Formats: sequence, structure tokens, C-alpha cells
Amino acid sequence: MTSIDVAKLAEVSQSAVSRTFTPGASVSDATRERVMAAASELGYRPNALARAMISGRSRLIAILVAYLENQFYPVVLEKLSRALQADGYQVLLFMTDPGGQDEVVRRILQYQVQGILMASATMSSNLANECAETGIPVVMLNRYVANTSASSVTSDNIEGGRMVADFLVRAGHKRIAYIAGIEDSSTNRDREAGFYSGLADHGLVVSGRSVGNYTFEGAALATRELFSRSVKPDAIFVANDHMAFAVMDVIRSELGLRIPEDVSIIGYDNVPEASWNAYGLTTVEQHPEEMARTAIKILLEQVENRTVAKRAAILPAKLIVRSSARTPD
Amino acid sequence: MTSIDVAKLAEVSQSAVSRTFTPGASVSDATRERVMAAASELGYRPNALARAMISGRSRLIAILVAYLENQFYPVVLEKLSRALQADGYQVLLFMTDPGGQDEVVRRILQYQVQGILMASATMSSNLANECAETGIPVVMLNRYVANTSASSVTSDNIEGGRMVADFLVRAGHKRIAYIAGIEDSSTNRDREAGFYSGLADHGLVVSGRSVGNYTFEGAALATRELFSRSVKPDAIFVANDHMAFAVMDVIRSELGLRIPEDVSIIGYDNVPEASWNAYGLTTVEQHPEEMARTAIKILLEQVENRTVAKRAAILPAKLIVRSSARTPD
DNA sequence: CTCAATAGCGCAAGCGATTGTAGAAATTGA
DNA sequence: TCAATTTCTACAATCGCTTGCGCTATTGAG
Repeated sequence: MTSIDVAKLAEVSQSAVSRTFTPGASVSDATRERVMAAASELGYRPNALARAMISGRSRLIAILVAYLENQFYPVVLEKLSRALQADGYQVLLFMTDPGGQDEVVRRILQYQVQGILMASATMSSNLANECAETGIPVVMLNRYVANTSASSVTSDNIEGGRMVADFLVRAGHKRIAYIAGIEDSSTNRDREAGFYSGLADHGLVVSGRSVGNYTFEGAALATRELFSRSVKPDAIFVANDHMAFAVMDVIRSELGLRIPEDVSIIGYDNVPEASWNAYGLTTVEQHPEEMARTAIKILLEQVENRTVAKRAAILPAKLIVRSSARTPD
Repeated sequence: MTSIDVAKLAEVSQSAVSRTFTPGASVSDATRERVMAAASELGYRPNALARAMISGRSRLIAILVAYLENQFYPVVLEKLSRALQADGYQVLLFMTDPGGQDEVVRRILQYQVQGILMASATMSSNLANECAETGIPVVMLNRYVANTSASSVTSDNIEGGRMVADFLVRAGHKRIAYIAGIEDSSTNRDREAGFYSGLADHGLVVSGRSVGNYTFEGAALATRELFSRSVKPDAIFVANDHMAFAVMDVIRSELGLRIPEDVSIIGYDNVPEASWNAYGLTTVEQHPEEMARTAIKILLEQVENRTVAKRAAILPAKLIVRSSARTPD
């Protein structure tokens, strides 16, 4: 079923059909009605690919995600996706793996996407650059890369880390450890930097550090390592919630310690599971809905105005107090 | 950058360029090299939309999901997406909401997708039909609808339910309750039917039932309701894991009961969180990787052979025993 | 009543590729 | 060496639509 078939049945020109399906085009009510009648009789639907070709606007936005295991990403993906749909854009989803990123970029560009959203802390800055070089607007979520024309939306990770340090110190903790995410991710760097600076404000330094690489198993290992040392922490800041659950599991089940009586745990993200009673994780909120909204606002602005003015939005961090960490008096 | 530009630079015809980028087409090595050189000099990438138009193969597969909160869906989505990418297809992601499903179908069809994967227990059979009517292959994951030409991939929900009943009865439980998901979903119907039949095999009937609608909050309410009755259950089969976590939270934190000493809980799905120590949820596994693999195999078979022979794959269910339910001796 | 302005429609070019066909070039065999 | 065969390449039609342009019909002001 093409617009020509509809045109024939409605006894109008093919352009009249096209115009009826183009909002704002100049068609009389009479023509529009005849066209619509013919269209619905034939079950006609305009071919979006043809439209994209001729108009140069595919209304396709690529979303790149590295993994969906950490519940933060599905949540963000859902918000992004719904918002884009509401604005009349379609989402082309790509799962990246550490190896084949060039391949991914090549594909994205072939599909003439109008913009790219990269929602992953573990995304190479290289990739961001490659995309941006083509002139397609790129917005990175939860990651900041210097020397790129890509925009970014992050929470205030530095301030978030600082708040955690302050909270733990004021609760009376002395031996405060840190479990890192992926070393060269901007989220980890900023959270860690803010955390150390917050400790320093109270004249403290971190009393232990190990690396969990943002994975569940990595965090379990990191925890065992921390507690195998002579100085055992009485509080741990874990670089994200996803790892914090593993940490809590190891501390309670394997080490037989109580939370928060023996050890306080604070995470980052405020994923849905953090509010589950079995964990009751005190954490720093990254408001996924707002991050998604902001990212889309920036992206669409660039898409629609064809201006690729880099912007970096930093959303405020907020500490969510639950039961996994002792509270200051 | 179009193929014409490349052709000019390489001093060959535009068709030669096209053929170099078409695997299996007849081009001499000499020509191919010249074209490749010119292409990489200009940074040329074939336009996938133009290719799709003329060839009638968009290599686009739509995936419909209703929500990503239940971790089962992100996991499945990731598997599906990676597998499709590996086969050279792109994923067009759509989040459906109960209201605007017609709108979603309209969009999908406009983008000339070659197949549709519906990964959601809460998808109207109507929608499935509308899609299938157009002749585009549809595979439903985790949902079965009669009177459709859509294929489906499910786990053996009936057998799964039966296994749970058998396990609980043999562990000595007498007052066994059921918390339902969405009433008219096929997963709920089958799990419940299998469960009752399993109880009947031991001469028992369910001792309480309430509805959680597959939501976290719904399950919490359902639990409170169950325990407000005069006969309190000593075991509960919850229609999926996502709800089971809420159930466990309410039982332990609000009702002050111990699991599994006072109440046994069994879920369904074996989502990643089920293995977290704080829950240690005994559950029925739905192997997401295998479900994804099967779904894609069926879908691509239909896409590539243009045969829309309906198929219904039922994968075996497997009980995963952890600590949330008493075990038979 | 006349003329300028405007609204609506049709024509046709073109978006960037694929692909059947036909001819030129290269290869083969006798 | 020449005819027969096999590559390989170029030409051109086509996919389904948007959109600038020009024409006709309508409208309204003077």
C-alpha cells in the first residue's frame, strides 16, 4: 500500500496524499477527508523510511547501553524511551561490548540517527568522539569526558561523595573505607574525589580501598579483601548501589557482622532495590527521571536547531537516609 | 557522502560502489580496492535507509516491552538485543503503555520492521493480532495467546506451578496460599493452574489467594491482606520473583515472622536478585538466555523464509532451591 | 465589476541506494 | 589466431515519499 494507491482511490494527486499526512501542510478539508477515507479503506500507513530519506529527518535516536544488570540503567532506559516516544522519536537500541565499539558506531551512522544518547558509565571516550565528529549530537548520561563535543548529564558526583563522607564522620566512624567502581570512569573518579575531600574536611583519610569494577562479584571480592586486612573498616562507601548489595551480603552472611551496628554501608544511585527492606540502603540519589528529562531536552534542542553547542548539566545530589548506616545524632 | 561521490573519486560507476558494499556481489579485486580506498578517504558509509527502501529489507526488529522494573525484562532485553545485533539486525525499542497501544502499532509498521518481539506478560492479545495481520512475523515472549498467528516462547508454567506445589507439600506445609499476578495474563493462569493441580495431586486445595498484579506495591498489599485473615498461610507461592521480594519484606519487617521457619516463600523467574543472600529466594527458573535464543531463532526463521508458520515453544521449568522455603526431608 | 492576493492542487525532480540487463573486456580452448 | 565463454562494469529503472514551482479557482477590497 503506497500513497499512489491511496491517491488513485481518492482520485487526487499523490502529493495531496502526502500533504494530508504532513502536519501543517496546505490541504482543503474536503481533500483531506477523501484521502483519509481511502487510506483507512486500504489500511495505508506512510513509509517512515521513505519519508526519512527525502526529508533528511529519520526521527531515530540511538541509545547505547553497556549493560542492564545494574538496575539504574533499565530505569533510565525506560524513562528515556518513553520520553522520546512522546516527542515522536523512535529509539534504536544498541548494547555495546568493550570490544566491538567501532562496529557499533558504524551501524549507528548507517541508520541516519539524528542523535545519540550514551547511557553508561563504562563507555569509551573514543566512541563518544567518533560520534561527535560526524556532527551528530551526542549526549552522555552519567559520564563526563573532557575534550569532546559531546554534551553530558551527570549528578553532582563530587558533592555526593562529599556528603557521604560528612555523614559517616558525623556518625562517629573512624575507619572508613572505599570500594571503587571502574577506575577510569568519571563517576568513580568524581565520587572518590568528593569523598576524600569530605573526609579531609574532618581531618581524616580513607582507611582502606579496593576495587569492585561496578560488578556484583567484583564487589564481593573487594569486600573480602578489605576485611582480610589487619585494620578492618567500620564504614564503607561503595561507589554504586549495585555493588553495595554484594558488599552487604558478604558482610552479613560470610563475615557474620551486623549492619549498621558493626559496619555502616552507603551506596550511590538509589536504585529501586535500595529501598527494599532487606537492604534499606542509605545512598545518594541520582534522579533517573530528571536525568532522562534533562538529557533529552539537551539532545532534542541540538537536533532541532542543528546547533551542536556542548552543554554539561550537573544535577544536584541528595542523600537518602535509610538503615544501612548509622546516623549522626 | 553518497555512493556517487565515492564513485567519482574512484573513477568507477555508482553501481560498482554499491556492489563492493554488498557481500557476494560480483566485483573484481582491483575495483573493490579502489572503491574502498575512496570510501575511507571520504568517510563514506552506506545509507541503511536507502538500502532498506530499495531492497525491502530494513533489518529492523521491533521489541515491545511494557515495563523494565521487573528485572526479568532487562535481562531478556539485553540478551535479545545482543543476539539480534550479532545477526546483523537492529533493535527498535518501544515501551508500551496500557493506553496507547494502537499508536505504538502504527509507528512500528511505519518503520517497516521485519519482525516484532513482544516481551511482556502484560500485553494485549489485540495488539499481537493487529501486528500479525499485516503479515509481519510476531513472537511473544513469556505470553501465549490463542487464536493468533503470533508465535510464542514460554517456560512450562503449568509444570513449574506443579513443581512448586509438590515441593511445598512434601516439605510438610498445610496452609498454602497463592499470590497472583495479573489475572488475565497467560503466565498467571498457567502457573496458578499448575499449582492447584499439583496441590490436588496431594489432596490439598489452596488455603488463601490474593492478587498482586505483578507489582511490588500490589504484592505488599496482597500479603497484608492474606495475613489479616483468620487462617494464616504457612507457605506462599508468589507468581513472580519481583512480587516475592515485596512479600518477604512485609513478612519479615512488618509481621515479624521468620522465613522459612514461620512461612515458606517460593517465587518464579529466578531473576538475579533471587540469588542475593538477603533473600535467597527459592524459585522456578526461566532461563532468559535460552528464551531469547529460541525467540530469535523462531523469528528470524520466519523473517528470512517469509513463512509465517506459527510456533509455540515451551521451555522446561526448573526449580532452584535456596533458603526461602523449607525443604522436604 | 475588476484586479490583486491567496489557498489548494498537481507536476516532476530527487533522496541514496539495489539490481536486471546488456555490452565490453578478459579468459579459455582448439 | 579466433570463436566461445566467462567476468566485470555501466546504464537505468525503481523503492515511496517530500517539496518547490506554477497554475487554477476562490476570495475580498476598492
